[in-house]
Amino acid sequence: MSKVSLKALSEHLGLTEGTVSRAINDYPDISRKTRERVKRAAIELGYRPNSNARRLATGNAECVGYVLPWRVGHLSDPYLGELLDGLCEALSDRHWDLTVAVSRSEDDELAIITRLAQSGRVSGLVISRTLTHDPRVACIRELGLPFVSHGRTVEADRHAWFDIDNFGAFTDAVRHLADLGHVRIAHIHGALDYNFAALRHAGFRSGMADCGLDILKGYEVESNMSQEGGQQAMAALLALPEPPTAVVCVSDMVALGAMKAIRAHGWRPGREVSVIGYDGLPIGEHTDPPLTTMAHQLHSAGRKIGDMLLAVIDGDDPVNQQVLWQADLLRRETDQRPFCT
Amino acid sequence: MSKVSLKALSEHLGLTEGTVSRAINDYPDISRKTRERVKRAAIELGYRPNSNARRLATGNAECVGYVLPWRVGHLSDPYLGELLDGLCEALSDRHWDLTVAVSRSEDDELAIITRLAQSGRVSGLVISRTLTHDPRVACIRELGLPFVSHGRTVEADRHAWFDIDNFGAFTDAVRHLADLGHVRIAHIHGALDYNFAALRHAGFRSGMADCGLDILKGYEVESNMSQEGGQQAMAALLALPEPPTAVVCVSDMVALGAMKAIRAHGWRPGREVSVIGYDGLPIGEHTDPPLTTMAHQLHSAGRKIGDMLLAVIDGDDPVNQQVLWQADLLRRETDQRPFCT
DNA sequence: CTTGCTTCCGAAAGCGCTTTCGGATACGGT
DNA sequence: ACCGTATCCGAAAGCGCTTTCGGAAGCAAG
Repeated sequence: MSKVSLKALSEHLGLTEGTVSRAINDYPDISRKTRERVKRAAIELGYRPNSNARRLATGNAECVGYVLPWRVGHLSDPYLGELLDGLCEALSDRHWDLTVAVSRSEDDELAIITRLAQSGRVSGLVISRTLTHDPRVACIRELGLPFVSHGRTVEADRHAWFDIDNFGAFTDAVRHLADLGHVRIAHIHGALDYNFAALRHAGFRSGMADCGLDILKGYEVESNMSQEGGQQAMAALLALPEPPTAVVCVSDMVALGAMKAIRAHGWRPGREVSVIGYDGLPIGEHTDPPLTTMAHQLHSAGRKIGDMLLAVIDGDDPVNQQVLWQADLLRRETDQRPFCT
Repeated sequence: MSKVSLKALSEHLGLTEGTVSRAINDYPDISRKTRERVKRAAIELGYRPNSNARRLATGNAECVGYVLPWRVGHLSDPYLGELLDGLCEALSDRHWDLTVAVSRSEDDELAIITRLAQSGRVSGLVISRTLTHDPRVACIRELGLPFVSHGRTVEADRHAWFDIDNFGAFTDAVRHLADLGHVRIAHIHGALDYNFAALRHAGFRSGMADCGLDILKGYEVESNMSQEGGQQAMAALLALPEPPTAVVCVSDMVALGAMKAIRAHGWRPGREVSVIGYDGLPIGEHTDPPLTTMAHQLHSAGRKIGDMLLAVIDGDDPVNQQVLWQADLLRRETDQRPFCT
């Protein structure tokens, strides 16, 4: 493509390749004058350093990888775009690349990570949807690769991570419901090996205890992270002899499913059953009625994660790169006082 | 990372680096015996060729780029994940990478594309959401880079593209509505510089004409590709002295917004106003009522696009790589006979 | 035993950049 | 005039792989 190599440029300038290279990379041993001359010529001739050559010479991939979480229910939700956007934004400051990969299974995922690392294609990694005991972190650490996990793990004190205060978000949600007067509050949770699901679940329980509320039998039901899951879980809740008057859901998508089940039951979300989701997806704004949710900033999260990863790659101690953000209650219309029949 | 280089491996085997390299890459001038011996040793020692060195030597980036469309309303919809998944699937067969980039403006997008190409970081590109007159295709062609566009352009006969038959989908939608008995059919369309929006719009008009239906004044309204847009557009339609009894929307997201406006109006989608969307997003299955839509396979599309791009990179004439798939009517519940007051 | 082919591998020259090292020039101070 | 010290650039050795070329065996045919 680019026909202007370092060689061409240096010949044009009557300098050595080495000198030109150092000029462009701001080495201090190049005089101000020639540095400027070189840079001017570089943009004039449209010189673009060959990334692969550069990467080989420096041993720096100038690229980070993002391996998509592979479990069901992730691809269709609007999760991804915002996060990627934020990540790219952080990387683009340095003109680094982001390569994404998808895996089909856990083993596949580890294999992909290993290959990416060992072939020198990435100099850092971010992983999402961590499990409490996540085999990926051991794998990546063993590879000696910088990484930050989007979500904590059981060994969170030893690596870089970004997370939302899932626990706090769900105690807040419960408290809000309790303040509204709800007593029979249920929880639709995700698979508990997911760290975020476990924390939200724990937050729910803690919130109930704090408010002096009992968790009734059958009021905790598991769902996969999809609308179908939420719908089925809610159906189970509604089939109880004494259905809840409020339900907090592990995610907005699950909450949407729950709302559907409520309507199918002939009830209305926010009337017979209040619903609180989690994520703050824009889609929830346009449901009927609009979904109350615990919102967090996905785009900013991506940006932050990118910056953190770059810091770790630059040699910062991963332990310094651990940030916990809060989710905020976004009241729309599915949180109401208990309905009096 | 990987401490086993070609050098180490070759020394271990008592062969030259060149020989080992050729053995691994299946050159015919290596005896079956040594080839197998080499390969066995390679996996035993855990040899991983350094990608950057390889890319430099071959001049092949073994990587394709996907530059996210940057206009509003794209990041929050579930569009992305499926497509990326399909793309990665196609690439992973060869262990190629996918790098994604986002841009902030049209100029930025061209700059990113140029940089990606000229620095040798990608050996092919896919672009989405083409405009009818899309500056990107001129740019990429000038760079001499293989690419396939997800969506046609005015010069579609000269490059590789993948597209859904937008025109046909919308004539079908209109015909379906007409068959149900609708006469006052409106269209919420996207910005018409988008090729897909223009084609859907043309398909709408053609369908109306075919069915002998007139397009009433104010029955074509533009919206941006978001729920807000759809909501506003539908509000405008409902404010008409004689509102439509059916509306076809440029996308599911827009349709969701339209449905919200209909409910806000005190009406019910599928009763006073039938609604047909486009995309077949899973989310539409769980709205109230579930959204009828023209569905297409996003994941398969990604896979196909990836395969096509690889073919072009392999030297196939781009003109051979042009495929048009159909969208299918997916009846859920927002398409009904006209409501009799 | 020569000639003429194959078959298979070693040697070496890159790919386009970075980075260390050393030396040439210029400058100030004595 | 001499030495020490900056300042700036050239030279060259890589980075880890690929690929062309040529030649040493080995074998069949004459």
